[in-house]
Amino acid sequence: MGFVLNETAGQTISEQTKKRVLDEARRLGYRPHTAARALASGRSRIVLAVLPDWPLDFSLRRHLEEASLVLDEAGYSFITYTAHPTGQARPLWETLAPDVVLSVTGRFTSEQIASLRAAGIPAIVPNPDDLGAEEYPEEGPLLQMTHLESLGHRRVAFAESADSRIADLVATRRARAEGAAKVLQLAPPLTLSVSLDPGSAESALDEMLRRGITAVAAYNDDVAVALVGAALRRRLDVPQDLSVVGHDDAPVAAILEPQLSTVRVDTAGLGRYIAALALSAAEGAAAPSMPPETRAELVARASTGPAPKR
Amino acid sequence: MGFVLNETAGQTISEQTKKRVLDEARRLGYRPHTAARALASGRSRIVLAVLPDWPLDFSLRRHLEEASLVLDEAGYSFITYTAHPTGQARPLWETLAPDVVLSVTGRFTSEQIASLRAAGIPAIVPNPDDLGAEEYPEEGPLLQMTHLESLGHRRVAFAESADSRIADLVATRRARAEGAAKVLQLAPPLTLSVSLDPGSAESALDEMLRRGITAVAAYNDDVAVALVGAALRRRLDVPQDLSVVGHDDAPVAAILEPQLSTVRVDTAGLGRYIAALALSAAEGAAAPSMPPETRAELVARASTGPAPKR
DNA sequence: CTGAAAGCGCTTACAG
DNA sequence: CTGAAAGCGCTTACAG
Repeated sequence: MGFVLNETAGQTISEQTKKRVLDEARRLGYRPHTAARALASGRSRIVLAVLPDWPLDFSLRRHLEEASLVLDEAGYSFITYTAHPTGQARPLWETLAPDVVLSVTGRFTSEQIASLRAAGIPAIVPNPDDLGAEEYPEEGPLLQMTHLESLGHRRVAFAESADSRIADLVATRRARAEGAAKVLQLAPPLTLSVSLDPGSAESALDEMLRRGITAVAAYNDDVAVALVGAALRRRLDVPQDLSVVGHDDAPVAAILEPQLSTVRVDTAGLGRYIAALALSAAEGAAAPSMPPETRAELVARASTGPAPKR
Repeated sequence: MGFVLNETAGQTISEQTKKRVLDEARRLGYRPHTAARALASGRSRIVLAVLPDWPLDFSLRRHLEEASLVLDEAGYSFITYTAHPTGQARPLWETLAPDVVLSVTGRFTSEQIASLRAAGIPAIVPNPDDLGAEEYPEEGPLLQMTHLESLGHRRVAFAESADSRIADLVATRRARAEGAAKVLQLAPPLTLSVSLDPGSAESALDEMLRRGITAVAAYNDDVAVALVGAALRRRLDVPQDLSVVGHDDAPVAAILEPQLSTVRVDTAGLGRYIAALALSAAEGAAAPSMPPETRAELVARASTGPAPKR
């Protein structure tokens, strides 16, 4: 019965018996009992995706949900989980015993890794024992800088988010922006921090103007919106007085006045890649490498323009 | 051993034995096996919260995560799940066998209820058998309309989102807006639909101007931002020529120029309420009623002002 | 108060 | 090819 219902490979069962089992199962409305299966087989067939504790780009969320279709097809449940650093709660991997735990950001803290190991999780992605694991390239800042440079800007700034939850990612993008400036032979970008408090964007703006900055690359669209808002409150013209380029292509970017130039990330590709990573780990196969199409792309709109003549 | 480790009530066990069990468990690094427990007890100790297929207010998400702390304390795993209507995937409740499935929006489709019943879910919240279940009051539109009326506006519009995923909620808010207009003795609000395409907001704007509308209540902040952007592109002054009030108090609302008047929802209170609902259902207790503090509140900023004199 | 044991619903060798 | 059975790690009556 088990062999028929699970279509177990390498079994010899007559067509007739097979049909009899299937018919009876249907007649009785048979539904497998997940817990019993997990107990007997030692595998929960659960993949747990750990999301970061900050507002994940909504389109990535949607594409992760699409990814869950792929895993469902393969018989796995794809569960997402937000790790809250303040949380006293036991992480979900302790109680669910997933076969795979995967970090969507591509990194775990050392505390998380210790906890995952203590819980006996069979597969951790990225594998902490494999230091050469591929990281997301974060090409956005290079695209931003190249765009600004091509418009003639020479003195540019990089506006960070002050949100401490994303300090890691902010630092990565800032480093990429600095690297890009060097390659493009621009002055090292002035780094400024912007919080959601409007006064914060205004003081960042004032600092930029004092330093003769003509264009700014923002960590994300929220920061970019804050800077555009501050500039408008100062009666400046965007992009004539200051060019602003965001990152993420959030819905607000196409809506704002002026419409925001930004970087669009291929979240569909990323979602598929994450599904492939999860599946390979679940089956114990080697991790696929990131497809080249998973690329960021610059979307030029109205918030960036030529550098002012001097 | 089981009685000691589970602190089972109504058992008589000597302190000495208790200590011996606890010490040994610690020494061996004992960890309960979730699947075995679920199989033997018939309860999975999982609460599954079903989220809507649209961008949930981030602050509500955070508060739901806080809610999971409460449930964790009580020994439950709180798992969130986004139901995608297009999904071919089996819903998570079929494979996880949760003790409780709870809809964060307060409603299930009839297909979902059928599926939940077929899967034998012991507790469904809101209970489909109890038609009197309390609904979220959705007072935002009343607050918006009252605010606009108090500023002297008499001809107002309600701007919907064109996103079909939220058609239900949009319809509810529109009905509330119409009800509020009647109470306030305003003309029935002109209803307009706005999509994320900027041209859409512009034609909605033109229609409003043709009809002599002086103020608009938006379904949410995204729609409000689109309308403000369109107005600025038309060289109109907000709020002098048109007052715009949003809904949700999204981060962008405080950042935009002009800063957006909007409705703030007590997501922390909602999160706590949902946790209480889940817990009461898990324990088979009666559902608590919604606390009166779970109120929406109007945040008046710069995008609304007095109606133009005529 | 304590220990021995049946049973939850599966998976999977094993005997025929 | 098919059937009978051990065992996964718990919970929970039951006997002592």
